[in-house]
Amino acid sequence: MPLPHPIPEDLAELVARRFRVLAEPMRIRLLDRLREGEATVGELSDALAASQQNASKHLAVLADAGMLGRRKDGNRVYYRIVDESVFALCEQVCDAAQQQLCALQELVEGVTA
Amino acid sequence: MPLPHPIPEDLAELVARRFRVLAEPMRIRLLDRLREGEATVGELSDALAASQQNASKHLAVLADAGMLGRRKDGNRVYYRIVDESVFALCEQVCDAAQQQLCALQELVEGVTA
DNA sequence: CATCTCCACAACTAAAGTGTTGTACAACGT
DNA sequence: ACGTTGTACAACACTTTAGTTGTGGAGATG
Repeated sequence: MPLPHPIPEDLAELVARRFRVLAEPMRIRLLDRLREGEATVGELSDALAASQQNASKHLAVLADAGMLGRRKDGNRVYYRIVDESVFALCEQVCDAAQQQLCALQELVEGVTA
Repeated sequence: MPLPHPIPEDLAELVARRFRVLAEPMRIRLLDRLREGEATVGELSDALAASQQNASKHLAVLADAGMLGRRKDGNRVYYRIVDESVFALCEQVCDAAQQQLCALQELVEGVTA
């Protein structure tokens, strides 16, 4: 689906807001950990060496953005990924970063050669 | 290219930092405007109703991230897109947002029906 | 040379976000 | 019934960031 051009201000804000959700390392790591399947807040905060409160807050952000789902089971709350598309985004970002690194390396080689 | 799992903290930070660059409406709009081709700081700040200084700062952020290129011609500085992949990212984000809206709409229809 | 235009840097203010601490509440086990 | 566990909320300090204002410097123009 092509983007409209010029992009309306509202849409620009919407897009930016979505990017902002992914603009925190802890949230990236939470998403990554959830690729293994749903997990509780405690499991996640343990796995990432984060405080329970901090993990909970970040999970809430991801859930509010519609990327995660919540499921309460007794005392615990299980979070799971509901928007698998975020991983495609992350991979694209990684690819772009890697391409940049390669370009830099070529430059360095060009200088030192 | 598949992402490593578990993701190293360093990579998580790198990815997050890259998302952060796109997490501002003004920068999204600057990128969008540059789809028409390279433009000077003045042209861009005029087109987006931004101050010259503000546009300049955001352009510097985008250029530092390797998304834009700079070209000086006499008195003016032309910026251009060098990393076309950012638009694929934006489109994916738009798609995800739209899918969410659709899901919400279906929910609403389900309630009101 | 004088002046004007275009751009970037620096300092400042205001706002937003992150992580911590303390706490409240619900569900579980004994 | 009581203490414990698991989660979320609120208040706080701290950091980061956006936007403005003021300014300096490079290049054009007269």
